[in-house]
Amino acid sequence: MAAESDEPARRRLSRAEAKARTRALLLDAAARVFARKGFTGASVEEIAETAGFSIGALYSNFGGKEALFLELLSHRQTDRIAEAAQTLDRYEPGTGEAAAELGRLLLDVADKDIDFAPLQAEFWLYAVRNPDVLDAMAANLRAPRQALEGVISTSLAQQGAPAEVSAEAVATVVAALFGGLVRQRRIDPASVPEELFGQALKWLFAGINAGTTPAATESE
Amino acid sequence: MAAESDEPARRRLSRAEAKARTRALLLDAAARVFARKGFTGASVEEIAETAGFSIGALYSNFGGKEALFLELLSHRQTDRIAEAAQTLDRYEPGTGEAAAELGRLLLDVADKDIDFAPLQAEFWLYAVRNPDVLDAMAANLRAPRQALEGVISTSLAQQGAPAEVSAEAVATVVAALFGGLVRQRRIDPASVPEELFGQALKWLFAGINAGTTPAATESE
DNA sequence: GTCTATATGCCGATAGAC
DNA sequence: GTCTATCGGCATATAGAC
Repeated sequence: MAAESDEPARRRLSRAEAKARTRALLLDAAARVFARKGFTGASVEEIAETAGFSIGALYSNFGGKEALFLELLSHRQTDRIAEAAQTLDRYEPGTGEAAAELGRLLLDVADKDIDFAPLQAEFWLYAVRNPDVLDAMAANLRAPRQALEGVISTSLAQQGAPAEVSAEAVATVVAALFGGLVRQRRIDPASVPEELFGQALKWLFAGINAGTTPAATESE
Repeated sequence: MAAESDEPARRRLSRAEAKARTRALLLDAAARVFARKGFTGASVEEIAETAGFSIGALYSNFGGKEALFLELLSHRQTDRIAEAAQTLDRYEPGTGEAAAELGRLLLDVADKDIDFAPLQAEFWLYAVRNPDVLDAMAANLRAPRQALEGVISTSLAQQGAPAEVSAEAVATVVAALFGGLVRQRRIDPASVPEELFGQALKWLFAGINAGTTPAATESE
């Protein structure tokens, strides 16, 4: 009673802050449960319990299971690709330092953040099966991809790469390779050693700078 | 009655052949439904109906939904990676012909065989979530990967690549890139043009042959 | 705003007819 | 060997107490 009327927005939590906290906890729990059980396999009961709330609280804060999932898909695309972009920005692509850092990042995503890749796969499957959200998914992937494109673009210029090499194309290749290697490492870790991602990027950038194209007939 | 006792195994279908045909039809239907609805989302009723049979026929031929799925996961891994290996075997990697053929293959898998990538994603998710089948999944991926490794190995030797370049590593990179690009194309087709896969392989092989490594300090 | 209790529907699996 | 009918269980979503 005492701390109710004289402290308008601080002192413990305001009602709005409490609600925001509940929402955040539910979103965290949802991310974990969706990653572990899949969208269809996850139950709202387990999500609510994991967050420490009841089913009623979930429905009070979100429209339902699908709304919760779509909120994650749209606003929780932290995408570790952005981290790769930052790493490539700090170190020069094609160097040993960048390769070592990217290897660390790959292991981090594949081995430590065990919910990341499965949740991403769930997002992808949902988008492929529901054309309505396909655009949202594409938009979410575009942001980190452009960050990657930016650092690659300046790097290509510095290294004197042929002008017709598109930074967007290289960024797409790097991102696809990253995702593919993360997934392969989850299935067969021995086949994807720590250095592989960095090594592949060394090859890639060396090949780009090696000339317009190895078969110099007139391919493009 | 007439065609029963005097034609032991031909004339229409024998009982064993009929059963084999039912199994095959159920497996085909299961692959489609699992790809479109996911493992949890798919119902045995829809699978049976898609195949043109009843729920009872499904249970008579398979242990249940999970057994059906695991049979697909283990024996239906046609894996288009093997096709990529064949293509690289016919044409020289790094050439324009190989690049064109691989571009065609990528579009074929991504655009035409619309159930392939989602089903593969379902397999991957199931394996990641069920450690018991993780080994089976790894084994299935290993076969086509080794086919790819074989053609890459001879190709590297012909092109005079540094001896310390591991064909297994290159094969893993190629396979991961292929899978990653297929997925990206399903989300944002414009970002993955037909030539991209072949172009990336040209860069990759050019980089491998460019020397031990661009940063020739003493990285490996 | 959060909880408990419940209504309604669907799914996997089985039993028994043919 | 295949089909129809059904049982038991669990999930989503809601209604009403606090």
